[in-house]
Amino acid sequence: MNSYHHGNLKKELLDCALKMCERDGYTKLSIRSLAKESNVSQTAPYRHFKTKEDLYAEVAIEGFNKIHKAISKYDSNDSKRNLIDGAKAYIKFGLKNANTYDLMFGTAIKDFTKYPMLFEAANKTYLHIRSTFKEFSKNKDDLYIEESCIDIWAKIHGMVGLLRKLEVVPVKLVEMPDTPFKAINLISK
Amino acid sequence: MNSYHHGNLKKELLDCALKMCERDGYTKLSIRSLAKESNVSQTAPYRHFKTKEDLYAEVAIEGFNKIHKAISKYDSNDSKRNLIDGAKAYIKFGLKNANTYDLMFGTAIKDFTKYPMLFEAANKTYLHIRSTFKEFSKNKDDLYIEESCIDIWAKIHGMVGLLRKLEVVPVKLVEMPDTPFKAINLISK
DNA sequence: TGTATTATGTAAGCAGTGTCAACATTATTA
DNA sequence: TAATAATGTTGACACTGCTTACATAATACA
Repeated sequence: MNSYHHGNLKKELLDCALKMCERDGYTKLSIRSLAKESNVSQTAPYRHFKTKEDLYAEVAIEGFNKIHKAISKYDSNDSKRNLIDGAKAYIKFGLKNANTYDLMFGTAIKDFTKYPMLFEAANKTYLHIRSTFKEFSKNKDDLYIEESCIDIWAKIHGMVGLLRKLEVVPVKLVEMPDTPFKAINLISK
Repeated sequence: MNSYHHGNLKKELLDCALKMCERDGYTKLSIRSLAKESNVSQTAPYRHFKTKEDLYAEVAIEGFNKIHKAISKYDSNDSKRNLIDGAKAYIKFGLKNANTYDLMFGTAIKDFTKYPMLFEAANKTYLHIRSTFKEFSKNKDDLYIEESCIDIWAKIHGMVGLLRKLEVVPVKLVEMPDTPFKAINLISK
């Protein structure tokens, strides 16, 4: 372990980036500020992230892993409860980790398909929603399942967006009681 | 009309900004590049937009005005049709004017409430959705209407986000035939 | 074990950015 | 008509992404 070679810089940079992103928002997360906060030279991060977008992508992957973990917690025998609790956890994550969520779904990363790992992480989240819904649904037709899940995801995802941007939403929705809003009620219909 | 004083620089800058935003995305829209493309000095825009965010806000307002116009076109006697066609027009706008839509709902503008005109423009869009839905809905209870409309908006808004970011969505959904997807079908249920 | 190669760090610098202060020119108004 | 406000330009500062050239350490292999 020498002082010139760091040893595990990439992981440390990524951890630091996640922290900075949540603290200041991803727009304030610059490669230079990241380097500074990690006490390395300005160009050191470029050995591990070729471009700023690459850095964004890796942070976003972490975000998807976290959201997947958050919704996977609910795996009881009551598939309806799992769906509702999962949706609530998802929205909660989106509101709490607003900056990371922006990175995951915003335009900072222009071409999603350029990052297979990111796509995979996002898809893992979707597949979990799908399998949970399939367990719940009486209709097991694949196309029906697929379309329903896209609807569900769109609704939850859109709700996160609206809840954060606009103020048309009554406060009680933000507090998310047991039947938080029709968006989620509809899922269990 | 002199060559030093431009005459109507603000409008010209805004038009140019809209064009640039759609062409290159809002991340490429810098005050300096805007000035260059408008053939004025680098700091001239600052007489009309105090900060870059102020410029963003004005572009976003234009966006909301446009989307409002797009969905207001459908005002037949068939309120169900109006809802469906409006939703489709909304999604179409979001997909076609992706970059402006990002500005409207993304994080480029940090504090929505800082721009009353922007908030008003966004709200006008929402109010249109609400009045259209109220016409359609048998249940005229205000809270029910409000909650339903937030659900609807969330779903449509979320669908725009997913359609653009991910590829889990079957192509036929993108093409939006008459019954584009369950998201919209659910509205008219 | 010694050396060539690769991996990972630094330094210096370019072009572009948001924003400010100081100044120039024109429009407005008392 | 003269003062003032509005609107334009110039120059500068600190910051950014990224590249090129160089320094050092880890590793592969003869």
